[in-house]
Amino acid sequence: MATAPQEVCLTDNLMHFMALSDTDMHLLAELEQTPQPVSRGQTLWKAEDVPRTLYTLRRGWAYSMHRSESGEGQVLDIFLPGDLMGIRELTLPAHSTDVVMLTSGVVCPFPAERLLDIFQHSPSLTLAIHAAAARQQVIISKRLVNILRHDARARIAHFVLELYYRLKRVDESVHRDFSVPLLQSDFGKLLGMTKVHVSRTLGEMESQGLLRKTRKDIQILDLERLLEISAFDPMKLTDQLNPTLTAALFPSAPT
Amino acid sequence: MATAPQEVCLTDNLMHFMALSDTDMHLLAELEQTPQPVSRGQTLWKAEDVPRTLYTLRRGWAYSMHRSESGEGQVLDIFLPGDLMGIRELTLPAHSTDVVMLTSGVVCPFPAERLLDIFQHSPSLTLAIHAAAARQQVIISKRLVNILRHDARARIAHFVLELYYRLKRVDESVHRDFSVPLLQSDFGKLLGMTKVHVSRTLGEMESQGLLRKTRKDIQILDLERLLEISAFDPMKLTDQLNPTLTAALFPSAPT
DNA sequence: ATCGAGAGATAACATGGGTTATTCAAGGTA
DNA sequence: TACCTTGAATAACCCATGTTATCTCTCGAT
Repeated sequence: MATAPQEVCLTDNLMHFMALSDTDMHLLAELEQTPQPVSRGQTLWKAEDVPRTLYTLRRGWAYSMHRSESGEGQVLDIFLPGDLMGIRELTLPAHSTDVVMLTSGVVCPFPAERLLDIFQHSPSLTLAIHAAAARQQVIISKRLVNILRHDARARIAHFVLELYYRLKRVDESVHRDFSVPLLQSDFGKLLGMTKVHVSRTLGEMESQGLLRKTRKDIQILDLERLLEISAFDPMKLTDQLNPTLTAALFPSAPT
Repeated sequence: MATAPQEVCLTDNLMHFMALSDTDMHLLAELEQTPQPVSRGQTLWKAEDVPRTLYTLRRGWAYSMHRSESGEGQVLDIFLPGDLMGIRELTLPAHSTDVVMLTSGVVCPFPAERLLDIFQHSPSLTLAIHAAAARQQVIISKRLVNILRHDARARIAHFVLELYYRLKRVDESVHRDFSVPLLQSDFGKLLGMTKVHVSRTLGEMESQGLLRKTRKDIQILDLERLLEISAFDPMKLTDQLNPTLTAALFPSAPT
């Protein structure tokens, strides 16, 4: 077990799928000039707020949740270190979810207008940010497809693999036993089932030798079978940019 | 009944939430220079294809669907006239869904690199395109939240309202009785239920005076109650741009 | 008109997951 | 240490939805 959660910045994230020029790195670094510690449970924004500030998440986990009048809420996003938070709602007149820290951590807030500067000064960085936003959407779309077609066990398998591969992407040291600050009830809010059924299903999955979730972490016991029952697509490919665009962006560079 | 589906172009769509300069309109018009008729059932792209071409949909409906080895597929997007198709996967190395015409119609294909030109020449249009992409994602996120928390009846209510408001946005003439080229099985693939249960539930909803779906169209019988049971958010607000950004973009203009 | 294929309706039955309640375990606090 | 709060496990029961199988209707093709 034991992941060493060193800090991850947005640059680390974007560099995964795109080469950045020095100018671009400099522009990005400006966004992350004001790291700010945040505590577990702290709210970064609430539904109905006008989006004014974007955040990069350097350390810790956060989630976004849609709260319904009828009491309970549904979780939409899980944000991990390196993620850019708020890009989806940047152009909307109001947020529709609350965003709350799941752990203590460090975020870098910056004003939304700053992105307009980037749009003006760097087409390649514009593309990189669009690519980051698209990848967040892909995660949600895959979760939707997964939920549309699978039962409780496969939903959990899929989501655990989502976390595993996303974490490994930004932190090579992540092991098959990794720390996860999510409760069973959070799983329920993410996957559309009650916490009672999450508990039942986790028990079943452990007895089947698939995975083990404790209060603080998750152990993947049988990666092969989890991939199989969830039909998870490891999306290694997602870490590459569309080659057509690469060619257009860097006409001189080799493919 | 009787909607008169005149053609809708991307400009009509983007203008809904953002003022466009003459230069911007000119750039957009260039994208739509090559209208091309397409027939019902025609495939625009398939999963695994490398994204090279984007399409604007000027007339007709299309859908994107994730096909699983195990036979059936799940529908992710419904595209309506005025929509930009392919923006989500623009930066990805491969498509993950098929896109197929639900009706005959007209599309305007243009090469993906063309968007890079736009990123270079017009920050405001860049923002508009980002806004359009974000709005498509909002639609999917709302559908996910809806599916996470609601039963079959509310899922159908929510989806019908989604269609109703999206259609009305681009075509004022849309009435509470509007044409919908979707089968009951399509509803199932969109909402995560079997066509048998869709049929049962539609029957129930008709007998409750909520709505009536025939082979070709849908009649909304009780808008109020549909809004209530689905907790649908009419997202009129979505047609406005974030005022913070508007102020930054057009510092001289009045709010 | 006739025919056939695909869409929708319906019914009987099976089951996954929701509901409610209770007990148990763990961690934080005085 | 003892206490208290919160999360997890478990059980009994019930209902919404899935499954399978006909049957009927509509519409397009000949």
